[in-house]
Amino acid sequence: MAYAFNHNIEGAPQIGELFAESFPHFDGLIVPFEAGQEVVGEGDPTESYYLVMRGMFRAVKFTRDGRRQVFAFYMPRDICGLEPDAAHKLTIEAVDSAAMAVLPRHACRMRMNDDPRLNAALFEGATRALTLSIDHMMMIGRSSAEERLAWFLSMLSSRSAGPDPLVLDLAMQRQDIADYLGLTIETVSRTFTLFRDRGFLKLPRKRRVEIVRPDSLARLAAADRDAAVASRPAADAAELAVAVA
Amino acid sequence: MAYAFNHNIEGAPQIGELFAESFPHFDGLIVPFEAGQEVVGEGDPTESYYLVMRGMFRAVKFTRDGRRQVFAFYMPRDICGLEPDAAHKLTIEAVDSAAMAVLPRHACRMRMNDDPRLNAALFEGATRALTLSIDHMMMIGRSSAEERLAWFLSMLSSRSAGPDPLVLDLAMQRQDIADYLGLTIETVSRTFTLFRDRGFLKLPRKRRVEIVRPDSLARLAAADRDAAVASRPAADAAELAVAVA
DNA sequence: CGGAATGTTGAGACTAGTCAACCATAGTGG
DNA sequence: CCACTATGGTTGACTAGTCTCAACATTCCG
Repeated sequence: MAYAFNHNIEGAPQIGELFAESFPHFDGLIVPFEAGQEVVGEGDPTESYYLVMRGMFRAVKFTRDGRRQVFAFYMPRDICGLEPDAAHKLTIEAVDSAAMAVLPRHACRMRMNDDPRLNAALFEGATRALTLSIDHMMMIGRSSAEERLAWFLSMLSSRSAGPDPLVLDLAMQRQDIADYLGLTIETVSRTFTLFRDRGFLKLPRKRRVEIVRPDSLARLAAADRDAAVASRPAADAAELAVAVA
Repeated sequence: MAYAFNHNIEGAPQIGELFAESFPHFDGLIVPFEAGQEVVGEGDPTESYYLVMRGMFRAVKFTRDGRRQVFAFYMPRDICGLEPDAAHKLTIEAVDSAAMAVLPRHACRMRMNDDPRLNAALFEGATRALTLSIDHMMMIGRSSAEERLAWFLSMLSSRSAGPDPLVLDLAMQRQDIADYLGLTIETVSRTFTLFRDRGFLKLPRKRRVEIVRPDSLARLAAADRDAAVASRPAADAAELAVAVA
């Protein structure tokens, strides 16, 4: 289950290093952002690609009548701003105190033609974002609230940079989670409470999640996915039964 | 509103021509498929990119317990199979009688390094698929059944290759539509009936849709989208209307 | 013509949404 | 140090929209 966007291919140089090689004053391109600050807004001209250096960003889309969908959360080494049209369709905002490398598109495209590694890295960024959105869409379209939150927490855990992947400090607030999962904050809140009451996790503080039974969450998260998994050895049918119980 | 995936950039050569230039025996790479036939399955090794030449394909993902999500419909000049991992996460199947050009990945990647136009075309394919999935996800996550079907029909109308974009012959069956929109076939069917009763469209046959009031559908379809449109200058609102008309 | 596949309609159940009240926490200023 | 307020989060009661299950209708095709 490839949750991670910033995939690490053995032997391949880090994407940050690639850009640093290609852009002599790379450090000068790094811009800090405050929590809530906008990097680009919907409708802005698409002038740059962005590489997350620190903290967390979100890509959101608003609607006339106030509905909101969070399309993705970006963490260090994720690339964003890969939109083909002249204007952005997504707004990118900092979730917490964070920093981005702002890479002028035109220069990037030129460098891509010269350096196959950079080309491959950007192409991989785009296609990986696409596969991430497959799971995201599957989840939004075909899963219950419980499955969605379990999937979300499993994903965060697997991408966690902290010392213990079972202890999560959520950078985003409930509204962001709800809009990422296609739910309301009330339903997210209720589902957190449900998980706590079942002993799946502890909530010492609002933004702190301690996962107690990662296996239970993982089963719930995978219940609606990974048909291919069924062909794997052993226990899957049994697991499924438990997941629903 | 960029529904079209196979966007036409003025002056740029068609993607098919680009590939024909790069692959001497391009015609030999074209493979026909029967309705329902699988091109690649989930878990298969990712060996090629695919360019739709004729007919329609769908990208689907199944789950253990039978749930199903249609991720995309592909029409002529769309590229698919752009997945970064070694194994496909999506199954690609022909919806009707159709044909694909099967382009070996390795050769493509080599050619991409030599020909910036081919590189740009493939990169554009990936990023455009990404932006399409933005609207798709927004729709699934935040829209009612009516809005979803209206959006779907508007999209089909704008991508229609037939003589009259207001007369649609649906290649896919109700189950495909339902799984694309994250609904059940019953809800899709009921919503079709609702639109017919309201006079939005006629249904002379099950698979034939004649759009009578494209504006009404477009309003429903856009209700949950394009917050920016409201504030952008004139021309865009007009474009919006035309896009669907 | 008969049968299978596909699509429609109806009744009732259930999940998640809505609206409203309440609680917790962190600042702020007297 | 303690109200006071603003923001974010939780809980409850009720509602609405979609799903489920079942019957029926239509279309397709041998």
